[in-house]
Amino acid sequence: MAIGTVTPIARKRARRKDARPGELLDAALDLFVEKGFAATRAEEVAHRAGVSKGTLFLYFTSKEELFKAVVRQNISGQLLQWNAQFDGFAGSSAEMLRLCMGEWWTRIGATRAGGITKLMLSEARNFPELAAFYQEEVIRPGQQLIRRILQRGVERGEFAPIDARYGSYVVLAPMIFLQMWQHAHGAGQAPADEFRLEPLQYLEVQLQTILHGLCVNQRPLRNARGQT
Amino acid sequence: MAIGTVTPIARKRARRKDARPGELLDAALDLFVEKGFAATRAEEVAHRAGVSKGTLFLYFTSKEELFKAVVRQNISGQLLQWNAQFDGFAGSSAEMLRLCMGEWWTRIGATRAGGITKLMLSEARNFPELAAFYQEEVIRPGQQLIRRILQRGVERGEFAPIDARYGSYVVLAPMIFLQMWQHAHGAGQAPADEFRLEPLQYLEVQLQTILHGLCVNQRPLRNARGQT
DNA sequence: TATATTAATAACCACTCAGTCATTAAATAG
DNA sequence: CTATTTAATGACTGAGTGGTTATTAATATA
Repeated sequence: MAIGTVTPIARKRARRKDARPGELLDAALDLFVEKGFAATRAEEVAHRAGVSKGTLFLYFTSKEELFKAVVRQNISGQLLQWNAQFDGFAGSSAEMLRLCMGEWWTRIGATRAGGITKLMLSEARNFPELAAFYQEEVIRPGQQLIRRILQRGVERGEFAPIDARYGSYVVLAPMIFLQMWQHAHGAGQAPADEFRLEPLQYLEVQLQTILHGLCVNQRPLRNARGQT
Repeated sequence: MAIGTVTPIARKRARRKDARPGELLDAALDLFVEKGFAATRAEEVAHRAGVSKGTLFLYFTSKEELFKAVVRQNISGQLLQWNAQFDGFAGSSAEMLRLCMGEWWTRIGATRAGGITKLMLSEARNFPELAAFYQEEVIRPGQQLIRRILQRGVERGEFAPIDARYGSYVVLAPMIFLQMWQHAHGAGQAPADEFRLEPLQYLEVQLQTILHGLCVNQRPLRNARGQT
């Protein structure tokens, strides 16, 4: 309040039209992943991006539009890279499956964008339009890749025949569960040590079981897999 | 508004102290599963139960307490029955695992209460107290049961040794994923046929893979499972 | 019928939050 | 230096929402 208390270091009301949208999307991604769509307050997004709430609505017409922009920016390109890796793969199908899960984890699961999977499943009912978009854009290609690997394994005699419709979920379910589990526990309170997962160890155990099963005795010769 | 417009059929302000809590819990379960915890309004629960909002808070001190009561009524008891079924079980551990998954589905997964699993994973971060309650009340006993079955199988030589910490997730993950998937798609819009799951077929494929794995060739003799 | 008890209500309170708009000031042009 | 443009602001609105309480009326009792 004294005369001359100016802070020339951090200027207020800086005008940076070009940088604002990106910074707002960045802040919004963090908060949406952390708290979900409904629980994220527009003012908090703005504050984290260093602007006022009014500025947020200057660049995005509504909270829903902000959310769509976040999804578009962060999800679309990732799957393409992931998918392209397998076009010329020469190893065994078991190795292919391992690579699939490992690369998915490092490229998507472990990044900030990974939380969007949980967000979409959690709030799909409230945003059916976004849910449909996500399913087309993300889930379907991912499932397609897994189906390709399984089919390749069966054709090469490495895998036993498996139900075409439900087989892909054998791989999908553990991966999506990991995303849910990781992002279900807030950063604020650490979950009980008992429930904490080390992603790579978790994925390793899942992969080994998917490949070889729990049972010691050999696979029954009759086809016990539920083919229809 | 005319004189004498009495409706003696449905009495207003009926005093039914005994029936109210159950009816409120019933309405709350439906709405929590349908819309989530945060999005469910106390007044809507009351209205569906045929009382005013004030009456709701006459029987439950807060929305959170209402939710806890819903969980206790619909899940905790079921888990005990579920768990108790295995005390004198005499069959193979593979059959035990099948029974475990099947009974879990019919007792919990397929009931209205099944949606609570998805609700908790979705909103755990925003309601840490409820998350802790649910983890103690539901997740821990469920995981305990699965661990018991796996340990029994290993001790009897039916299952290969498996990581004690991560092994239970091999069974847990597909079951919880099924809950998420089922309840992610709103009743309003049917999901694409491609993504619809027939629960029993899904569980059958998962179980077969968990038991026997994908691979045709026999389990490697070295211990390939990630034990530490 | 008169009185006491208490289940049930509806108005009310304190508070949250998406979205608006008149005002302010940073940049730029003349 | 002055005028113009427009990026940025923050007070404000209006629609909610969890929870409270004074009042009402259904039932029991005598």
